[in-house]
Amino acid sequence: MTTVAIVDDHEIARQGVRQVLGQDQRITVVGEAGNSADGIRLIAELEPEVAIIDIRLGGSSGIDLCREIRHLTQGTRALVLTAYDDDRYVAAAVRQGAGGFLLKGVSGQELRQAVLDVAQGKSVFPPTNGGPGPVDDGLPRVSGRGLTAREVEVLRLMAWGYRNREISETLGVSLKTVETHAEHVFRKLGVSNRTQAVVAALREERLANALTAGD
Amino acid sequence: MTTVAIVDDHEIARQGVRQVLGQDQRITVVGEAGNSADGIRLIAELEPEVAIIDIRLGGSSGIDLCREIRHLTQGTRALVLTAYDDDRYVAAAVRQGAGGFLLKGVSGQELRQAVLDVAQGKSVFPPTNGGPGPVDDGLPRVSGRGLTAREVEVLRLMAWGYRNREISETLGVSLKTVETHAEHVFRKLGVSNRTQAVVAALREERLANALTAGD
DNA sequence: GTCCACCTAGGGGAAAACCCCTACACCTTT
DNA sequence: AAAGGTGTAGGGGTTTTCCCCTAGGTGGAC
Repeated sequence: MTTVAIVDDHEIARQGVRQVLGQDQRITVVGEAGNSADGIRLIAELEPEVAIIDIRLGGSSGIDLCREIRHLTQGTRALVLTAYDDDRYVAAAVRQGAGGFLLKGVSGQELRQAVLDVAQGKSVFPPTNGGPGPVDDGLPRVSGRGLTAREVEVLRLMAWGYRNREISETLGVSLKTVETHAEHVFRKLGVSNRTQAVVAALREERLANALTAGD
Repeated sequence: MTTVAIVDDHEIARQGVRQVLGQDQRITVVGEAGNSADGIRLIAELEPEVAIIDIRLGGSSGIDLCREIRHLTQGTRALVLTAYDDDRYVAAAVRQGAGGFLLKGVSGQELRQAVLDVAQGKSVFPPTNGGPGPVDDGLPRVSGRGLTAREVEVLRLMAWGYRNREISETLGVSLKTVETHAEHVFRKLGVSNRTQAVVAALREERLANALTAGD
């Protein structure tokens, strides 16, 4: 019997997932949560085999929750289920240790199979997302899943709308150095331009505090 | 007994709605469809009292379906249920004769009540949607002069990290047109690049919702 | 000591963004 | 009819970003 927890801020979505999973006798939904904090408590307590997580959790990010889960329990694997058809999220999810990534447009059958697969240790990343290359190869725990201090600093200044020249003057380094940091940030976040990087960072609340603070 | 049809291209969403509505004895789901064409046939045949319709129906628009419904039957009223918190959708839905507009973030209770209300001829448009004023109040410098509908649209796509070329393809206009809109956005917001514009817009609650609405 | 991550910095080229300009076809309002 | 706002589109230029390289210095880890 595969145990599952559902974390989604939409009651309707939770009900839908619960209903779909209920159609397979091998799957039991042991709990559900509507936000990140409840999700953490739920998963820590019940340690389900699979945690189905929406990327958007009413302000906070399901991606962050993936990371929390990895630090929280041994047995629980995250299955990101979201409406965002975006490779950037796939990349981010993989880096945070997710075991799978599905769009909400999947069929019930696909979802059920994905849950069973993830519970067995398989990784589920449909070819429509990410493709075979960058997603499921060595990345998981090898390379830097986080940004370095300097990279975060550059990203924060990006989020203020600074251009690279201004960032370099602020930090007292050369333009080329900032460009290098920026490249690394983009690559680590799985994005292709600074606006995506800033939005991704804001969404993951990595920069939310820095932005609202009087810095 | 209130009869309901569900039109949504996501099976999971349909299951969720079905489940939520099933908790009220006064409501019966008489059918569901995964696309616009099936939805039309379904509604023409069964003439449910309420048709719950997602705005995005895999290519076609739920708004169009609202119009079809009005021409198709007498008794059926449309209840638009979507993740897009966008005044333009509300306005479009109203114009096409929808009886209600709800975000997918609503509680099951709210959804059930909305279905019953719409079936009784009431209109359900929560105050969180349809409020006046575009990107108008909230921040001191950013607001003031309002953006046009098209400019907001461009800004929203910017906030998704789209480049101008991608925006032009999405909107079906030329690159030059997008550049023009972008210039106007920057000038109106008092910023000098797209990252500043996006960050400023994100701090306006309205656009933040549009951004995170992804279903 | 060696390895590795990090910060630094540059070369170079392609692409994109930025910012001025004009222009015209629609609208609605006056 | 005239005026103003909006959406469309192009010309033409500068600036900035993006993305591929290489590479030296440092400090911690094995």
